[in-house]
Amino acid sequence: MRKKEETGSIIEMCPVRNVIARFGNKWAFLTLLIIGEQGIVRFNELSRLMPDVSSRVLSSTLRTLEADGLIDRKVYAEVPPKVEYRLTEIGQSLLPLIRQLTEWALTNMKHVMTHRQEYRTHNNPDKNRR
Amino acid sequence: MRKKEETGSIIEMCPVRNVIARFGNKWAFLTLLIIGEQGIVRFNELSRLMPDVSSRVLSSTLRTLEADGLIDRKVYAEVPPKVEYRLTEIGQSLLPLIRQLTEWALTNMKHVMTHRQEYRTHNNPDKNRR
DNA sequence: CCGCATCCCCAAAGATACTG
DNA sequence: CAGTATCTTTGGGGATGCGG
Repeated sequence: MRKKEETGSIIEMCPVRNVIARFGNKWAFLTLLIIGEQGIVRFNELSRLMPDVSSRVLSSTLRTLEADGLIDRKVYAEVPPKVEYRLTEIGQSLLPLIRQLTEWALTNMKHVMTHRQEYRTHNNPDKNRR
Repeated sequence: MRKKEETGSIIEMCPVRNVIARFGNKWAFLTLLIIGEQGIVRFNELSRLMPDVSSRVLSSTLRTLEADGLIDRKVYAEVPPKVEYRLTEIGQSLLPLIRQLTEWALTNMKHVMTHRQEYRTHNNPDKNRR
């Protein structure tokens, strides 16, 4: 993972790509962060904490994170049903990095927003509109 | 950004969400990382370093990063055309974090992959297949 | 009532071809 | 060389429904 060597591609030998790609998942980071903050969370609790994520997407995000071994899912055979989510050890180890990212965002957010705005106005807004 | 307070939602007051969402962009991190490693890169160089990204997607990723002020795009009025990409200062400030993420990935990748595999076999593969 | 699953839509990713 | 134009595919996201 140094420079371009051998094949000319950093990527193919780089399993990192897979993990990074996993966080291409729009809500993965935020989900991990929130579970990390809360310690133990239930599904609807999470859902309330992340209002702009539909339960369907939240569910699939959680499933992916569980599959990757980053979170633990504990189901209680009760009525009404109860499912708890918490970070695994490996998930915990990722938490500091996410926190740093969050801090970076807090620090640089304004600048990014401003720059984005300028960029919009300098270039044709019609082409760069969302 | 502590626990659930006031509104019950961490997010609405959390600009972090916006930045994170920006990196929901599948290739943003890797692109930043590679540009950071290389220092100054030209488009096709990047394209060669990231073979599984189409030029269309690469182009739009670069544009987004430029709009956010994370990379600088320098165009030379030459024939053949020449465009150079490099990190801005704010982009540089993000680089250490991405490197840490990369290291984390290198360390934990195998475990994640293994866990993912087990998860697949334990649950119905037909339902969890990509 | 909780934790999803199913249906459907749309934006973003991907492949391919083609220009200034 | 550095992209854009065009078309197809994938997956995020809302609405709704359903089993436990």
